[in-house]
Amino acid sequence: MNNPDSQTLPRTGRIRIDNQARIIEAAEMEFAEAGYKGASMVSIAKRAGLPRANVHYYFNNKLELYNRLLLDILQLWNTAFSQITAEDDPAEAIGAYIRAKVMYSKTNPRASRIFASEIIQGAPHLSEYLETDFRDWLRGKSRVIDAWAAQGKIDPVDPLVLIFLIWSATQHYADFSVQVVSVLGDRSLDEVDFEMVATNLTHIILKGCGMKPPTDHSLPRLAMS
Amino acid sequence: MNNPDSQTLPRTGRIRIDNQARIIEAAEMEFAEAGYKGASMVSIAKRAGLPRANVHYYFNNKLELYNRLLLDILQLWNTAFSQITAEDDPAEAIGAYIRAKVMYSKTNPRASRIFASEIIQGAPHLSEYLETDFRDWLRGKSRVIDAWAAQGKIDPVDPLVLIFLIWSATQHYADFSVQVVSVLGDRSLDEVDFEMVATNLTHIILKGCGMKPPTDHSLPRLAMS
DNA sequence: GTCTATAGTTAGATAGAC
DNA sequence: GTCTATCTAACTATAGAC
Repeated sequence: MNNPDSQTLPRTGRIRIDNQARIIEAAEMEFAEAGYKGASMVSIAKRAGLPRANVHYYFNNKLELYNRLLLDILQLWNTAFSQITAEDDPAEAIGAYIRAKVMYSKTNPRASRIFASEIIQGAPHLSEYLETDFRDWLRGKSRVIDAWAAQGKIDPVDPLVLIFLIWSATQHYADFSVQVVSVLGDRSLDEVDFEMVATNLTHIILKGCGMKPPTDHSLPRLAMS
Repeated sequence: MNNPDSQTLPRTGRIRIDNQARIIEAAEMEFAEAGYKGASMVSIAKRAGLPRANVHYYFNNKLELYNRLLLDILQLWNTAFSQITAEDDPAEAIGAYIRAKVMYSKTNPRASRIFASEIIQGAPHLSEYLETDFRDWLRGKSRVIDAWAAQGKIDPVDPLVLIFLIWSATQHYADFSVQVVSVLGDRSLDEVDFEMVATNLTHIILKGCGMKPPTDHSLPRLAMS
């Protein structure tokens, strides 16, 4: 049974990795749909197609599983967005950031919803993160925006309001997608829609902060069925 | 006991109205903090300072109580925002709307969070509303914005993106207030902060859509402690 | 209209056979 | 590593005395 030829992947851990991945995906769906308290381990096990006991075998308890998910989301968030510095051209940097955030909403809607639920419900499992890394990151970016304003490259808008504006407007298409979809006539959002959203948001936000938007007319629009 | 002088308010219903109000307020807190599934009737009763059975006496079950809350929120939403028509000046109308939405976030943060949780979790209790009244309202306002664009009063931005931008950016200060507060150094948002947010958002959004913002320099800013 | 007691259900978690 | 059986706790809801 220890013959290394008997399996392509190492025996020890292959099933483990596989099952853990299934559980994590199932948990992502469940926590996104119900929040932490509302989520049930039974339901996660069902979604993963595994007996409940197996879920407890891989993740000791509900909180551990949830924390693992939050950690994954924060790590993804940290790597997904390029660093912005005062030397960058603001229109380019902010435009790229808006586009990246919109595409994150397209690609990782459940991660966005889990994070949103956690914050809405008072962030009981993220208070440490909010008071440290998050705060530092946000204050650092605020200084960059202030520097741009001091150089006259953008209007002297409050940096926090601008950052929160970009976040909320882009995350909206993940967190509130049900609302968006319902007004479009129940067709789901596709690649073109997200491009369209990114273009329109970039126009409004860049121009609104005194920068030149990439497109000044013939903006694309969402099609309502 | 039927002497009308014995009580200022009518006997029948006074306790009822009083208790119902306490339960509704308690439920608002609980549902905002835990979402529908995560909320517990036990916890609501504790918050209201009443035995659990009394909560069931006034509201037969959890779903009924929740639906009552959603209805209240929608009614408040419908009456809280003035009607906007194509004849209005867009800068004035949109500016007033942004300000009203920001102040709604200040005054009714829990209502906003309950609504947000419901949508994030797939709006299982609001699907009918989303497909009827909500959709009609949004399509009507889209036509107003289109009319303004056709008259050259604003840039031809996608109306849905603009409306969602206003909603998400303003609701952010209710739904994600924990996040905002944490970066400000754990001081809570006051009247001045909300005014500041409204002013900055109005500047960016009006200017971003090609209108003249009320203030073009010396924008106020959030103070970080 | 109030409140105790409790029925009935479901949840989280674990023991132990396989 | 898997899975049945089971324990304990929490929750929704109701019955019935006051």
